[in-house]
Amino acid sequence: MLKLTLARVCQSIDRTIPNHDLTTPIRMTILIRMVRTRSFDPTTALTKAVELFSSKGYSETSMEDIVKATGVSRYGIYGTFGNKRDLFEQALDRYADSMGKQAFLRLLEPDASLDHIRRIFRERVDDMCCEDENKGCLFIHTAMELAPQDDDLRDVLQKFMSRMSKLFTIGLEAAKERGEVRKDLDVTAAGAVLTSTMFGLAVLGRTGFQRETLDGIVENTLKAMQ
Amino acid sequence: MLKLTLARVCQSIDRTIPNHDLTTPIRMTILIRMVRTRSFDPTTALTKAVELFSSKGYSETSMEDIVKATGVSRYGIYGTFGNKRDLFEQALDRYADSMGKQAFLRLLEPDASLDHIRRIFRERVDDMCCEDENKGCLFIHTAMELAPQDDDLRDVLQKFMSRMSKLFTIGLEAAKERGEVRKDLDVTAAGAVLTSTMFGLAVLGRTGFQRETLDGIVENTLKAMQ
DNA sequence: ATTAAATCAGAATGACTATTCTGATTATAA
DNA sequence: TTATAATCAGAATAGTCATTCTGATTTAAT
Repeated sequence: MLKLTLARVCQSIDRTIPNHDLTTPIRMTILIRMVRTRSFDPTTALTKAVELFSSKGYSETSMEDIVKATGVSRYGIYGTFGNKRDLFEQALDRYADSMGKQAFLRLLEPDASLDHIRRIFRERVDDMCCEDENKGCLFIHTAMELAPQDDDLRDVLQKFMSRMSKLFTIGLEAAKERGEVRKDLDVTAAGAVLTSTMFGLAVLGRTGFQRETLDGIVENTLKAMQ
Repeated sequence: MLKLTLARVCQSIDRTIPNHDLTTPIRMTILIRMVRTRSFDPTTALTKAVELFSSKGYSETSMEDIVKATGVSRYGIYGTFGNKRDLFEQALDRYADSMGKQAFLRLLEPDASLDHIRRIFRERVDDMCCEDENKGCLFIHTAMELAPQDDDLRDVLQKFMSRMSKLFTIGLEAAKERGEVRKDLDVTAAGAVLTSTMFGLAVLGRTGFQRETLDGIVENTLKAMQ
């Protein structure tokens, strides 16, 4: 991905025509040549950024933190990901993507059952409990810190959450066909309930409630659908 | 409330014994006399602070914001409430207190019913929907921004949430006696479920979901208990 | 080997923030 | 009325942060 910055263009002009005062027009031939490949892996750097943002949120995570954690220079971070807001958006995308792939997309499989849903919650609870490290949910950080001011991010977030509801609904529909859920359950409404529960759990986890408490909430929410 | 600051003591010394270099002991008579009453109302100032913190969270709310919104000088804010962290704690106390008085304590009344619970949720949804202004939940801001680092605030928050669960449980017990809730409902577990739902709703509201969506989640959560 | 641009570490910049300080103003007990 | 300390507006201070800039280093096509 070619990247020209004004600073670099000026640097080139300075080198080519020293002391140019920009009062006369310049004709330049721009030679583009691949010279050096990137020496760090943007994928692993983004993973680190996701971890940091998830744990501390947007404003408490400094670019300095990210530079230190990734081992990539400021120059590399800004050049690859843009500014902090842009980096955050990419981190959010990655977060949603990996969560979807790891967990939610399983609900699309034809043999999806209530146990699939249970397992998704269990994994998320593992990711959210603050017993040892301080983990957190990037969605909630986004909702609390950025969504009200940043229309684009809010739309992204809404889409993710709606998709989550829909996937829960599909999973519940499958569970209903297997007879694991009562016949008259409104699966659309129940999908939304599960989505809301997911975020409620994350808030409780962040407040230091133990895994057993969160598991109990999941179990009782699911039981109410049987 | 008498308040002596080191700065003010030095100021007094300077006035009494100018150019004192503090190498010789000082004997001072301190005369305490009520001279001027506070010219602003700490209660209304704290209310403003609660609004600001609820809407923008801790780190996005600057002391400057608070000075502007309250119309009280920096001196007054710091003198009355201490530093930002202290002010926040007092705001949190106030928030919890008013929420408890306005809503949750009704569940202790002997005629508490499912409709009481429904009404509490409705009021909270009103407070959380970001349709017009950007409102928010101070509990969640605390959980996300401060709880992992600040043990005291985390304990305060845990206590509030536990109390909320307990009050829901008491309300559900009463509703059960009235036959509004199924006999085999585990009211303790259900109290925790409702607490988690409360925070889930706040996150969805912050993400811009409409009131109807949130109301639907409440309705379906309650229906599952009937 | 040469060379030009990509990359790096870290300095520089500019903006913001919490908190303290200051000199002037104000309200009230004496 | 007078004296005094509380209060005020705003300056000063010290720290942090996002972002840009810089001079040196590194890389790979020529």
